Amino acid sequence: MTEQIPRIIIGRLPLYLRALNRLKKEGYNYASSRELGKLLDISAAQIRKDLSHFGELGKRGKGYEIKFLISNLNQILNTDVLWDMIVIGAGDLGSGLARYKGFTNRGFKVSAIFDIDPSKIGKKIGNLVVKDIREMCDYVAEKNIQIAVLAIPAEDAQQVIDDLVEVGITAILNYAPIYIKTPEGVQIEHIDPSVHLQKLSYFLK
Amino acid sequence: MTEQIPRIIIGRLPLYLRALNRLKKEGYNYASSRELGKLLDISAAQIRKDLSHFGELGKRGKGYEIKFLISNLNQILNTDVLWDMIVIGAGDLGSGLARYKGFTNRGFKVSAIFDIDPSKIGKKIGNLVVKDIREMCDYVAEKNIQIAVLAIPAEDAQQVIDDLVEVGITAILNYAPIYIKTPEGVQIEHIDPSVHLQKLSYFLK
DNA sequence: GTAAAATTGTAAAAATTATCACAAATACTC
DNA sequence: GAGTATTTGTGATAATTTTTACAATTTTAC
Repeated sequence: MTEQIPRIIIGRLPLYLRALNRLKKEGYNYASSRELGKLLDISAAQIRKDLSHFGELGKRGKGYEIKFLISNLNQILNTDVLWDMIVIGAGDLGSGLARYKGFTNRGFKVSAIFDIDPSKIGKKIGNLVVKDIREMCDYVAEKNIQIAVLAIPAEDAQQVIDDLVEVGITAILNYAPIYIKTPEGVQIEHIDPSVHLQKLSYFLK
Repeated sequence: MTEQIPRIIIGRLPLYLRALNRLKKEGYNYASSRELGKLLDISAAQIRKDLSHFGELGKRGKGYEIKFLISNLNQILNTDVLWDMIVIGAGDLGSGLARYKGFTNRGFKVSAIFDIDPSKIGKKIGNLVVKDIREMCDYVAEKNIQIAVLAIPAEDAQQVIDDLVEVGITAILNYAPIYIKTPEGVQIEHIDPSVHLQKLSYFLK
């Protein structure tokens, strides 16, 4: 695996994984690229080609053994361990993320949530207590946290990111509706529902 | 505009719009493709090429007049009007979306929220009251709603979508962690935070 | 008013991504 | 156990997307 895998391929692996886990739950043991493709609206050839970057994971004439492929994809994506994350911002979105049950079986766990607002600090959310954002940097450094989820207003995002990167954060999921600069080696993904809606509204009327 | 614009270009337009609105708010009147590109980490040439699909929107030697370009992008994306949307699911995520302040200045408005859980129906969220999901189809048909946001468990998603499409929904923002089939002409966008996190965790360690 | 600087719009080239098509291997049928 | 059907893995090909490079145009400086 010395070759550099294109990001666009990495981006599809979680979708494969999600579909495979569903099939496993439904009791299947094998899945062919054609079946997977149908489930995901992705061509069978593309799935095969994507997976081929990581070795010969399938079985000719039969397909892919689901458990085996899940295990491989989890190793590739580093989700065979549970990553501690912090959430910044305890508004509706941050609170929702902190309570969200869907992370743990995908490899992630919200380990702390921070806010700047004194009226929110100390409040209980699920089984977490909102911490003062001034404790954030120490927490990250001490606990060696690598992933941060940003659920704060756009205007505060860049400063918080700069602080987080300085104390060791290397992966950021950003819900603030703004593009944020990160140094090389720090990965960032953006989620902005309005952006998705605008992609949709283009096709309306 | 008879040519078919690639979806990947449409997907960047909301980002341009977001950046332009920010610049406008900061008091700027003109933006060059180079400046915009720096703000978005997109090459200046790509921005120019993307925009050129919709006419000659810039001014040589000067750049793009921000107000003019914003107005054009809003027309292209159909966000020069306010679209009524419905949210399905009044859990943490659905509630958060219903209360979210960031939609209206992007062209969208949550007009109703539905749930199947009797303990949630009737509850007040922001200035909305959670409606019974059995009223959903009538509501969509009556009010001519075109956009639905899905914030329900994966296992219920396909059925709800099928129902919604039948009564006229043509655009779906799906938060359920599952791929959903929609008939031709019905657009769908997916948001699954775990998928984004897994893209990030690939680069960790 | 002229020259230099800036910036767009866009053909052409390069790079990237997706599909095709088929040999190789395995599974299934009778 | 032979013959047919399936399915992978992958070179070759096709399609799409991005970048390059520059003429055309406008702005700015003096």
